[in-house]
Amino acid sequence: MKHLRSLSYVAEVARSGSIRRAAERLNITPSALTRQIQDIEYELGTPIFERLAHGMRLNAAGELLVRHIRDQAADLDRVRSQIADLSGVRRGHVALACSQAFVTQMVPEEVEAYRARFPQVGFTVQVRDHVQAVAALAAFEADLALVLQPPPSAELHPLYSGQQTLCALMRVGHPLAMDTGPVRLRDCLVHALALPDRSLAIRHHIDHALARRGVELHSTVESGSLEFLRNLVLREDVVSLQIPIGIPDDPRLHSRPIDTRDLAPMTMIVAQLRGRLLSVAAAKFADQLVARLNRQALSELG
Amino acid sequence: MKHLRSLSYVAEVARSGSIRRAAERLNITPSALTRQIQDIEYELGTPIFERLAHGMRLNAAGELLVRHIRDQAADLDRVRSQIADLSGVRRGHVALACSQAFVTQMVPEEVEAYRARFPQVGFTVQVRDHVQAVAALAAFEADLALVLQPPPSAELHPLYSGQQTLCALMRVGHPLAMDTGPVRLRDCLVHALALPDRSLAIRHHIDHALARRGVELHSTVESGSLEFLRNLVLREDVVSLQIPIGIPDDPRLHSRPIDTRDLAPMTMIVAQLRGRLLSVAAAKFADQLVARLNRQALSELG
DNA sequence: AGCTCTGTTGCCCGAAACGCAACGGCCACC
DNA sequence: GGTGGCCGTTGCGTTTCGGGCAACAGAGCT
Repeated sequence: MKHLRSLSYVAEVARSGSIRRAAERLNITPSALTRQIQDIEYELGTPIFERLAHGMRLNAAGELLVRHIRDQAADLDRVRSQIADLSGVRRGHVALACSQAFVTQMVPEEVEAYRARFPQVGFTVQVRDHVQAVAALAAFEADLALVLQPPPSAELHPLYSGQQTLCALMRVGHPLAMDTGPVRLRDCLVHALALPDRSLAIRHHIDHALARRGVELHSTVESGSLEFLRNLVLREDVVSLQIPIGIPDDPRLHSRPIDTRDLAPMTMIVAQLRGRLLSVAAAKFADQLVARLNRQALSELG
Repeated sequence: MKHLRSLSYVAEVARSGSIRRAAERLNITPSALTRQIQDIEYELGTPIFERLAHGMRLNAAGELLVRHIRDQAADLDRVRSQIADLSGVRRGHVALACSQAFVTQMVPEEVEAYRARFPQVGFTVQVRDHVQAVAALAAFEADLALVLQPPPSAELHPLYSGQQTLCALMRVGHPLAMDTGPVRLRDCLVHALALPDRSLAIRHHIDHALARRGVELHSTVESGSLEFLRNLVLREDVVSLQIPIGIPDDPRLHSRPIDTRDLAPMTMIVAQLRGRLLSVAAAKFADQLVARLNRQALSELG
């Protein structure tokens, strides 16, 4: 909206750390930008930036102002979304930060289902680890986060919380694929392992559990890409560890849950930033997501 | 602030109910205003006003937008106030809606004390009954309300709540002024009464209590002005009923609490609008007010 | 010293906001 | 059933404001 053009300039200068870089991103000249900043500082009666040799940095007043600007912009989005909803067709945008494990099946399915109902709603899906996901929420870069093992944070407001039991993943034909029930971890460790690396929460969870009982882990292959690990599993008799919700339906793949005596289930949550009102589109998508997870948890019990 | 000029136009048209009246209040021409409204409606992709023969009225989308505009303006005030506070001197403004009983002594005292510490802070004090006070909060015309017998309202967020025992008020020399302890209501009813009229919560409280026990009330003088009643009490041997906090220190006046078996104490609260963040100035004034009331309640117990 | 990065300023232009005057519609009152 | 008053709206001229261009001043680095 037009009226917060000048305020968004402030936010961009704060982001970029310099007038010239911000001006470039905003497609205006540094001179125009400098004047806008000066006008606002004059109106407030106080500077909001420190002028350093290598750029601009927010001072305390600026921090307060920028926070207000971001809040304000997010709230306006929400209002526009509500207004659009009044006219019947839902428009809007949903920004989701999620762990890698969910982009294989769950998120695409849910986005597709949602967009089938509301084609006018756009999506931004970013893959982030659990720490980055919280940061994305706090920076208003994401409306919702869908992550494993959420870090304890007061800014996080859970909309759903559930358990995911880690599964041993192997190809059909692998010795472990003979059975379908739970498998003990020690039975996995005798095979070659293809594990997520330490950039993923799954690995931290595994390492933590093994460290407590002094078991040594020597993985044959490590990767930050779950998709790569699955593709490797299809080609060799290696065993990977992944969460069931991230394992695609593939007749060539077989998975068995790890006995919970060996590995505690991981926590999985849908969350938003505490204190923030979601747009209609984001709120309804969260509803859909939570409904699916509840339905799924129910069917797994039954 | 400049950037919400066009938005404040919308709010003013909503308030005034017509472009021409709003234009006059804003010191611009109707043509300029009409264009601004059209621009905003174009940006939103939907009208926000119904055009009636006798003016403009908000539609549903407009209601949402205007609420956002008011929220946003109030939040900006709060941020400006916080920023001003950073520089040491506190600036800002406090808008208070209070019952008539408090303008005699308490509010002027507190405003004076506050302004002695922070001369740059301005005040707006409006006298409102308990219903109007809540309305003033909801319309963002007041930051704080100080009222008796608050109506139950989900929008009201109490910052302090206490009891005020009604007092019989008479001049020194009046037969009832011989004693200082509690007085029974029936002892008052034998004298000529000068009571608040039904525009004041005190009267509703009295009527309610008397109706329950079938006592008939015949007041000699009624008035909507507590100050007038006090001046009358000074000139005649009449008895008035007022709350102690509203009775000025005057050696010619004598007051005795009504026995609580006859009249339950009235509730008195300091409140803000639920969900709203107060400016620094208003928050600190509320703190001061609450501190005084707590101190006072404590000393009355001791 | 010189080079490069920063923010800032003077001057000019184009777009956006505004004021003035006039137009067309609706309602009430005569 | 005119008719006056109030309403929102529009065409046009004027002013104001945002923006681009080029040049300048200061700080850090080589």
